[in-house]
Amino acid sequence: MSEKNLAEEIANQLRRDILRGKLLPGASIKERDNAADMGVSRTPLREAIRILAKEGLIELRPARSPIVSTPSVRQISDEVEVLLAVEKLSGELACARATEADIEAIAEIVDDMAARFDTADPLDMFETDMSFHSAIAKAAHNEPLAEIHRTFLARLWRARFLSAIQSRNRERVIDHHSRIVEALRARDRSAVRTTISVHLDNLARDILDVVKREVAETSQAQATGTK
Amino acid sequence: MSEKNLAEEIANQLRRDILRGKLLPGASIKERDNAADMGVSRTPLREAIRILAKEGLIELRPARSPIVSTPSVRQISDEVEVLLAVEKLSGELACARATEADIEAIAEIVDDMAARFDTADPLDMFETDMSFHSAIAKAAHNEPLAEIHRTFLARLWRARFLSAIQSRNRERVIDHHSRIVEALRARDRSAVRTTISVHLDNLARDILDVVKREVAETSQAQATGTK
DNA sequence: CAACAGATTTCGGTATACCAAAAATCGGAT
DNA sequence: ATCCGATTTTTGGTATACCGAAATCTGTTG
Repeated sequence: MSEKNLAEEIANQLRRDILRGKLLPGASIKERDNAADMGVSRTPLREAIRILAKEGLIELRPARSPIVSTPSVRQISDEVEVLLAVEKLSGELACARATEADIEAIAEIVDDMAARFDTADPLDMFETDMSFHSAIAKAAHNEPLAEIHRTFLARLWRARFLSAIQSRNRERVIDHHSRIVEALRARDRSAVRTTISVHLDNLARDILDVVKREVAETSQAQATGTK
Repeated sequence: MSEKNLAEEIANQLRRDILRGKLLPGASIKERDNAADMGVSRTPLREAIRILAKEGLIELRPARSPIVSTPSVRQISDEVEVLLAVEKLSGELACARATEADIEAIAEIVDDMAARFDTADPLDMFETDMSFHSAIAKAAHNEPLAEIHRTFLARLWRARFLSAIQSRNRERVIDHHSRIVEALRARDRSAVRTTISVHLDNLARDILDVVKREVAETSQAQATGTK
């Protein structure tokens, strides 16, 4: 990876641990302990924590250890709403600004995904899916917008992952992706907006289903445990 | 102000200095010097710098002093594009979610602005204008979205300010604001989107005009100075 | 046994000290 | 006088030390 400063490297490490589920929501990140574990001092670790806090992956609490965010259904729903809007806008902008190479790169991702349809394991498939969406954000050629996209993709990573590995709508996903690429090739703004909307509305529903179920299970487990 | 931790307080102070033009674009923020000036140590100042960097007001350079951002026209144009989309979305969401109190608060701001039309000084007027837009973002009841709105409002603060104090379109602004409130009261999504679009498209044009002019003047001044 | 108060520990906030890399400066050689 | 290189200085990055507030533990008391 080879980042320039320690803090970012630590942030990357922690981010991965959070996204991969190694650090579960609610886990506390103590400055001293984690710094000792990773063999660095508190200063850069502290900085890394702030970075992730700004990204929304960690929650800062006054006079308490920071914890891995435990987003409510409402929060996730809000975040999905933003992500959806960002991707729609990206798609529209991409119609006007994407280079041919940009679009070909996107198309290639879809082809790749389709080709590996039955062989690929869910995690591979998932990462390819993510890269498809990132590629669209990139093709809009608006850096601040792409930055927002990255942030919200990260915040929703876990939820999307949980959703992706269990919903078996892979055909539908590939079909949607193909339609989006088609619309991009035609540089048809309204078609892009529509196809992306359809795709993401489905995604939003799946994500919220999974999250709601998880919340229900958690509170049930707590109830049994308490009793 | 009374914030909880020093770093945020420092960040607020620096942010004000930047937005008010006390620290001009390109000015360097040295950790040691500024820390000494403000009577604090480097640690919290450093943290404050990172906060402002994430907000886009300061640029971090590897192995160099951070400097106050000197956004290119392109960057500003990209940011305006994002702000525009965020406000449109906020307006639409507000139609569905704003409480009556939210809408009344917005309407009050417009009335206030209209009442002080000829007396108020430009800076007051400007801040009222900003609060109008913030109120809409708030009325959408989507915290992550509001956060983005705050960030981009801050990034564009200086440019908007420069634009506001010289363009004498106050009547037009108040008219636009009134129409937006009207649409919100009717909870008419498409009307809100349209009215906000019209308003912000004008704003975007004004801002870009001012920025382009500033860039032109700067490079001209440099040319004369160099000779 | 419960409850409260004081002692102790834990932990984040802040200050300071040290280091390495990069920039600027200055002196000598051409 | 100029250009190149060594040295000094500047500056951000990192480590560590200290502090105070808050949480937790504990012993005593009603």
